[in-house]
Amino acid sequence: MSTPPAPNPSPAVVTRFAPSPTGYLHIGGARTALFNWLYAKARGGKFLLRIEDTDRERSTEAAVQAIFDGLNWLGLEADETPIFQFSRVERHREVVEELLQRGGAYRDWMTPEELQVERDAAKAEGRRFRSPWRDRGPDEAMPNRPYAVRFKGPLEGETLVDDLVQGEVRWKNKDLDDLVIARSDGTPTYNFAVVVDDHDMGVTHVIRGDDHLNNAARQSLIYEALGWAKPRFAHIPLIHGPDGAKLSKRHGAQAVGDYAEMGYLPEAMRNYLARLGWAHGDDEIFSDEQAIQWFDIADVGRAPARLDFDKLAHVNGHWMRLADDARLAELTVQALERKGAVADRAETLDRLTRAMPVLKDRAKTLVELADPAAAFVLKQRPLALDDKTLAALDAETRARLQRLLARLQLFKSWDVFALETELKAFAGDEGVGMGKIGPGLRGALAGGSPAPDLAKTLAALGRDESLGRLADALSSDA
RNA sequence: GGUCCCUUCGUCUAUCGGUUAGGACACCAGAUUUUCAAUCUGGGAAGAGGGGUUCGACUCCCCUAGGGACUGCCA
Repeated sequence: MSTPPAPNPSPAVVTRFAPSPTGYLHIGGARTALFNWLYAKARGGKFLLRIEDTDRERSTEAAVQAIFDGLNWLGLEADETPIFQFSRVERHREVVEELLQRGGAYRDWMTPEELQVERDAAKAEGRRFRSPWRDRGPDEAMPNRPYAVRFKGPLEGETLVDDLVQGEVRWKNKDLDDLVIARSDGTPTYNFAVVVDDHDMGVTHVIRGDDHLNNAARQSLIYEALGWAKPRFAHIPLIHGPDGAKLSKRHGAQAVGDYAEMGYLPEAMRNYLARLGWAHGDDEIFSDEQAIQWFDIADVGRAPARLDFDKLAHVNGHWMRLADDARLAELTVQALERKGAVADRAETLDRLTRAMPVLKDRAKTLVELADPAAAFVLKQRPLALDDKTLAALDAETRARLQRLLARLQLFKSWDVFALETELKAFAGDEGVGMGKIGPGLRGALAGGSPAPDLAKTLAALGRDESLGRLADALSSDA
């Protein structure tokens, strides 16, 4: 028998993110963590982290670190020290005993072979598998032989999960199996440990992937058998790849670390990920503060969303333009360093910082910023001039640029606006259009690399470097 | 096979019975132009199919089709 979830006795919201440390932090998991974090913040509650490491075979130290690193990068910090599930096995065993005593569970001595046979038979008959030990008396127990403990679920009635995202979902209890809650080695299984831990941690809202929706029914039954108040459940859809299939290796980037490496900013990832499957009217670009103010788990959609890298890049571009120049310069140096493209760190940082106001409008990711956008800034004098530039630098143009050089050497204010005015004035004095000046000057300053408007390029390079490059080009052989 | 979930432009979504079905990304065109971007303006683009309910369905119900999850002594 199931009753609707009891109203929460405690008004304070407690959410948790509970990944198992068997690999990197998946981008889908990151979004789950984000929703938990947002909901907790939105309600003035707490966001907790629990590492589900009860599978000793597959859990690794490196994976634990990857989860911490990923969440840290994303800026999703837990409000309390993370809990390792395995450290709570004693407590889990204790609750298993309690459930056994309450008659809510039973010992099962089936061998793997027997299990296989029974399960196949049940499947063939279209019914749920039930262990024969469910109905055997204590006199049939097999002392000195290891046993698993199974939950003794009701055979009749139905279980209702009033999900915050999926709505009311019902199961007939006869369709729910008696899941193993303790393995024959005494360790607890996931579905049981989760219930005990969520209860003990005071979790009020379980927000997780909808691959757990079926588990919610079984967990719900366990809560009832234990006489515990249930949390509210919210099962959010999984993220799919651009082709609509479940995110997998062939889609490439799955780990949040991949996104950091691709040059996305954490604030952009939060914005994009929040918007994936959730909306607040027509708002597309929003700050953390706005997201927290607007977020409600009930507004999350029920259909799986596909990852769209174009849109991610667009959102990232917005946040790059808003980001601090020194920070972007530092991150760009790091991106360059990963490619082994930094000789003099201090100088590179210095050049990038000065050019950043101009550069950041031109790139959508840090990687783009590092490579095409900033390439002209990082070149060393004297620049190698490409054929196109050489062709533009005919005798007439050289003479003209020589006059420009002389004029700029006397020019005081080296900011974009003033430089732009000065260039136009020069063109006017020369009695020619910018078309007669641009190509040669651009080539001299950028050496054939793509670069911004001329005034911006001059500003980005700085006075000394600009004049030096121009002088270099004019003294080069034709 | 069984149980459960999902289905609005190519993509992310708004709409919560009455709208010319809105926005964003992407795309196309134009503007700008000294390169490449960026930016601005405009444009094309959607309710899976079939039944109901209703004066009126994208919105509610049913069926079908198509996706997906689970069906472990994994989590």
